[in-house]
Amino acid sequence: MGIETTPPSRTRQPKAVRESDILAAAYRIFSEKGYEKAAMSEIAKGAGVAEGTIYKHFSNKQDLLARVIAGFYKKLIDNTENSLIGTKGIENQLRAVIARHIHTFFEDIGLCRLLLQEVRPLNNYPHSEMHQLTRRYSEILLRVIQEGITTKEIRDDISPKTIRDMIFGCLEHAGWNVLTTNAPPIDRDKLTNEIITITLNGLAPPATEPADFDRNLQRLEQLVNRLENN
Amino acid sequence: MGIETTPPSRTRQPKAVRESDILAAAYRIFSEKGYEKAAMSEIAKGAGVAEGTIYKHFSNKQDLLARVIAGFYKKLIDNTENSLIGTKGIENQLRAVIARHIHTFFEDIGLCRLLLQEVRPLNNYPHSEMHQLTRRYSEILLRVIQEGITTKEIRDDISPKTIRDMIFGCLEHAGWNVLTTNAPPIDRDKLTNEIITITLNGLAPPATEPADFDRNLQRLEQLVNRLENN
Amino acid sequence: MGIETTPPSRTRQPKAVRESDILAAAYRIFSEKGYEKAAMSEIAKGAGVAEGTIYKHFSNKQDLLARVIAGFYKKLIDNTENSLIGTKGIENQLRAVIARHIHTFFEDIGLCRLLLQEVRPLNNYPHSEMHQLTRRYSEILLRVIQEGITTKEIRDDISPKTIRDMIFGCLEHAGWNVLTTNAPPIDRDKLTNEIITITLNGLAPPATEPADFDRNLQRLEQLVNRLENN
Amino acid sequence: MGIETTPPSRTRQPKAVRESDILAAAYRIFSEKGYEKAAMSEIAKGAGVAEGTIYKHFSNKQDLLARVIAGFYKKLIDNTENSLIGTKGIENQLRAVIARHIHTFFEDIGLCRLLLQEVRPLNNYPHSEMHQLTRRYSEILLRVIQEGITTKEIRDDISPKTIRDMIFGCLEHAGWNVLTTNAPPIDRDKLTNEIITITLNGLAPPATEPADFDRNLQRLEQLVNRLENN
DNA sequence: GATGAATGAGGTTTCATTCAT
DNA sequence: GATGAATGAAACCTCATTCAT
Repeated sequence: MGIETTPPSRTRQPKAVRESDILAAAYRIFSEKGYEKAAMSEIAKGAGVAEGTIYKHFSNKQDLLARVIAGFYKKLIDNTENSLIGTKGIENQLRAVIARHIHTFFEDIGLCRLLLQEVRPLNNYPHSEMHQLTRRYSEILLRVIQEGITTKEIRDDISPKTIRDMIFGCLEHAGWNVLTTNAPPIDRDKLTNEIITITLNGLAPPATEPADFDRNLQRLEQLVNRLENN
Repeated sequence: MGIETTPPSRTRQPKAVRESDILAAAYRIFSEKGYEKAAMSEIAKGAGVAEGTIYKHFSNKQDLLARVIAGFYKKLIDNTENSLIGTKGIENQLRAVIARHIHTFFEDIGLCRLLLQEVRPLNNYPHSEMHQLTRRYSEILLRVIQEGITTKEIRDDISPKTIRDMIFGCLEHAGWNVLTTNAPPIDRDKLTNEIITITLNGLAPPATEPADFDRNLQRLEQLVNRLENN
Repeated sequence: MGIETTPPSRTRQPKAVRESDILAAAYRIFSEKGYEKAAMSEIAKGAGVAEGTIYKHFSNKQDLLARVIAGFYKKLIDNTENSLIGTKGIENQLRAVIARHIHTFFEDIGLCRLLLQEVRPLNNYPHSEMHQLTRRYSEILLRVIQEGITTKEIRDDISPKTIRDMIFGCLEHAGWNVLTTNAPPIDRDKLTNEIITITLNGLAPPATEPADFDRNLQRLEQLVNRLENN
Repeated sequence: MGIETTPPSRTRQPKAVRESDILAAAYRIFSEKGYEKAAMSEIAKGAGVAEGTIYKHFSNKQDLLARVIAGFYKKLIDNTENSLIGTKGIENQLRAVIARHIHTFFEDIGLCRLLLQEVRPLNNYPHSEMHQLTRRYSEILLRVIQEGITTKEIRDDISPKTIRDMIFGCLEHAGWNVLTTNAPPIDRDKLTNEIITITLNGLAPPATEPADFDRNLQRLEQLVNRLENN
């Protein structure tokens, strides 16, 4: 264990390389252990770097955490926005956002835990960037919802924020269950469909199938017309 | 100099009293500071007890945390189950569970944070009791949902767990927003109503305009009347 | 080296004993190395105590230093004030203060260095006690001087503070020379006498040559004798 | 992105220029922070030079300190010796030395603190040059004093070193008071005069005016002569 | 049973110095 | 000659846990 791929000492790397080595190691250790239990010494070892070196690139442990998470968020935001390009219709758009979120969550479970555990409590701190990123991500879904309201695909008597909380909250919760129980891995497509169904149609059983109802109604209308024309 | 007139009390309390003093102090300190930053010494002082005494009652810090949370969960479960006694109909039952959850969350914000931060990550550990309690709480809502399916108040093509995740997840997410941003305090009734509306009816605007249906129905009635008059 | 007089571990000592052990070790290490270069770990080892134990008694390194120095000052003040009890006349009083100062300085050279190096620069800090002690010591000499002015033993056209600075300053400077050069050890009595002579009489050579005066007086006597014999 | 148009200057300066840049920065940082808390990196930045470059010119941190202080001493010695050129009479010479000392002290308070704090304790180290400079400065005053003894302006029964210690010591002490308390700034002329008065005339109130005594004595002599001539 | 003094490993961070570039 | 990235030892301090009293 602890294979040193590069000669261990005193190689001068370009700044970007070193930094991403450290970020990668920090990402891994933070994900595994959480913020408090992650030791800078371990991160250093993981990055194949002396402890002091970390402090040449990041001003302290919190800064390192912030940078790790910022990187994660940027990727998530980019991916989600890309998924939405050219996607039309509320259902397709929701599907895009949800699918991307699920994908990321299970790709980066550890980091998501970190986000929930450490970053939010940190929010008193110079969170300018952190907070902005959280908001930017959250606003992607809000925008989709608001557009849906404008196009009348979504009713307008529900606060968009509640809708957003419901979707993201469900995903988070479902994610946690997988994280913490040894439940069977999620069927991502099924989850996505169910969320969309609930969100758009609700749980009340389609009393009479609207389709049938409409067809019957049409037949009735035709009947009425024929009778009237008599 | 510095004569201590009484050797520092050493009152021997019944075991239960001591333990609940400690639990109360631990609950408070954990809530305020989080697990890692809460010091056993501070908890001891808060309980009016020597540091060593804690270890007579709890095997270590994690055990103390587990017991604190177990107490919280028990209260939550009891309260929720009581709220459901005599409550009929899916909507009323959902309302009861949601209202109780919101109430507890904002009563015990600190502890909820603890739950999200510390307990879930702990889950590798001897969580037998912890996990059982989580499940027991979660199953209350599951039972309500399943009963709704049985009574056909809820459609049967959606996994009850997704429904549960959606409701709890939404509440958690909304709660976090309050915790971490300085958003305005939640309007609890509004939130409850919106969740129930989305959950039961969905976001899609009611498919057929009742106005049309009514008009057609009126025409139908007039037609039948005319035929009968013939 | 490093004789452990008491069994090294886990003996429970009365609070005062432990504290004075630590103070003694701190006194020694601080004296030898100065504040910055003294390591808490070394002090701990010197006191036969774990590092953490120090922090049960002293809140941090600066506090420990302050307590060491306060102890030193208290002893110095007590001794000096005792030396003055029953001492009459400006010369005797100066001699008492100076002798006591010299004695202390050479008994506690290391600590005096500490005083000069570390405490004074620290003076921004919660120096309430430290500063009060410095002032209290300094005021002993000031009081002697002012009394001398009242009794007209000392001229009143010189600021008492300058006189004080001159005496203490000289002692400090002389002390430093011994500390830092390998000059021969000071003849304490000679130094005391010289300071008193300069202070009281100044350096200007006695204006009239006593020899001349005496000769003239003898001639006067002989003359008178001769006249009388006439 | 982030193209650096010019590789970071790397101007090759004549050796003397580089060195004096570094010395100037070191002088400033050392004065402000003291030896231990001054960081080589900060000095490097202050000098507009890479950290490594300092080590091309100075073998290590202590050497750099020594060179800074040597520069200061040289200036002080030169200035003081210049002040003495053409100055006649013990009082004027003392005044020159004292005034120059006071001036320097308050011009370079930070560095004087450094001297007292760091250099003297360093004395185990290769102090050859440092020590010689201290001695050379100190000997200026010693020479003035010895000349005063030769010209009988100063009594010969007091060790010149004690006199020197008294003068420099007083100045140091007075300086410290200003540094460490928030005493009002010193009236330099008054201080100078008081030191000279004490030093030359002492504190004993001028009992009988020697002038009167001498006049009386002369009258006596004239009387005796007249009698003898009879 | 209760105490709290004592432990000591481990945490983050700093910084003089080196050496590949 | 100059650079500055990299080092790694060492600093102060915290705190869960133990155990003599």
